[in-house]
Amino acid sequence: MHDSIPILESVRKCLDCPIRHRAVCSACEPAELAVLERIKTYRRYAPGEAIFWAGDEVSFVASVVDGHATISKTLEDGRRQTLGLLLPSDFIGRPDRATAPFDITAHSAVTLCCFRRTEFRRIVEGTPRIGQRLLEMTLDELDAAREWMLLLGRKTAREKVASLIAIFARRSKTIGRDEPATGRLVHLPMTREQMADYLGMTLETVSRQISALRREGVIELLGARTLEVIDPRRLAAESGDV
Amino acid sequence: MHDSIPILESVRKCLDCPIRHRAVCSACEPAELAVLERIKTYRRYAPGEAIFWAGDEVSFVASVVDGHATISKTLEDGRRQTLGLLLPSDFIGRPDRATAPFDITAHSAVTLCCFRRTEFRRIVEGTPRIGQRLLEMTLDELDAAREWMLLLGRKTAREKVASLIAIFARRSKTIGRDEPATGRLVHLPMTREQMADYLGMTLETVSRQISALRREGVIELLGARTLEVIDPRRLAAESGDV
DNA sequence: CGATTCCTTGAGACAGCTCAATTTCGGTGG
DNA sequence: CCACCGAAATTGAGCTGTCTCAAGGAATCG
Repeated sequence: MHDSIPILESVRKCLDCPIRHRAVCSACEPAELAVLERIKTYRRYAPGEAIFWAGDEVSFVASVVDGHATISKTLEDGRRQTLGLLLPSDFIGRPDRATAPFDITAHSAVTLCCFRRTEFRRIVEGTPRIGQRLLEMTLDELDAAREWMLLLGRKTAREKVASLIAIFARRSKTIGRDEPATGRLVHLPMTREQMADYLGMTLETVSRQISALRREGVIELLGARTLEVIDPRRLAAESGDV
Repeated sequence: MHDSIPILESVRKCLDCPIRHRAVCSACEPAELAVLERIKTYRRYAPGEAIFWAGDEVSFVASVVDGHATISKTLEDGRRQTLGLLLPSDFIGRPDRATAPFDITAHSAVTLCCFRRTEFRRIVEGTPRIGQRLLEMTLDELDAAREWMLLLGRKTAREKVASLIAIFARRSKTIGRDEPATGRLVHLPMTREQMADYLGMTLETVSRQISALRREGVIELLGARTLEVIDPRRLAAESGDV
């Protein structure tokens, strides 16, 4: 929300980059990385800061290096829908479009690895690997968006909340950095309001559903933002997925 | 729903193809088209027939040449959500995935221009234009899916129905093939149930909202599947979009 | 022109929303 | 380290938009 100009950080070596193996550049060979390394710039955003607003002219595309952000859109009267999460290695922007279709907001402190849009487009033309990787990532995003459409259009409040908890549980299981292999401890990386925006419901209903899942012994709360999955099978059943 | 094997039609010249300028092959040069022409096959599907089911192994990718189809997913208990429409020139399938994530159903009689998946992938690698066009189309689809997420998650029944009518109205205005430039006559290309599946609501509520818009003088019904937009400005306002 | 599918309308139920009041959490400074 | 403060979360009560169940009417197609 501040008007601060993003700070340019000292540029990091691509070969040491934490998103080296998952980002749009992951299929590049060392020589190709060298090209990117020469022209990339870093930008940093504070938590809550807008990366850009729907309708803005955007001169760059970027990979999320660190932190997380959200894609969202808001109706006139303030109803907001989160349309996607942006985690490290995710790609922001379209090489072929100058106008942002949605709001992008830093959610934690965010670092982006940026390329001038027109320049990036030229590089993609000369480096098919990048285009292929971007296509693959975009197709994954599209599948994920459609999966979410099913949740938004057809799932009940209970199923929505259970689905989201199951997703966080799965993520913390596969990544499991902080927790020492407890396996079932799940950190909720958003407020109830942010969950509501993502699930297409109100924060009160999210809270009530979490409380109900606790009361019924499916989960246990350890503070408002940490929980333990007591009955994973039941949680999966409550999520409504096959 | 039949088990009929899709019929192979006589192969048409790419240069005469009705989707020549919009499909995934639209950026190809004559020499590149010749390669596609040699290996493409046509498949036809009857209205209501499944093109494939979620989870199916799919050996081909395809462009819709004629007719329309829908992408959808259904929960265990039968709740169905339509995730997208497939109109002529739209692309079906992923070069890099053998399993279908969603159901694809022919809605009218459908003709597909098909390529063996692995073969298509090889061609894309040698013909960057195709990959670039596919990326562009996929990014458009992703934007459209996200726009629809806003509708599913946050719009009221009234806004959903008005939005859909507005979309059909816009489409019939720009294409305007059948109607002789009446401008405001809109044909609804789906049943109330199909609209409900697309909008994430019940067919009864769709019907009630259409009746309400008629009663309030926003539209006029000429049969159940044709309507006239009496007050376009009001319709736009009711759709909730900016 | 008969049959089937599609559409409309009504009445009642209920899931999720709104408004409002506490309570708890988590970070910060004394 | 504790007390304090603002933000976040919980919970309640009542309302309302949408769904469910049901019946009748209209359109469409062989």
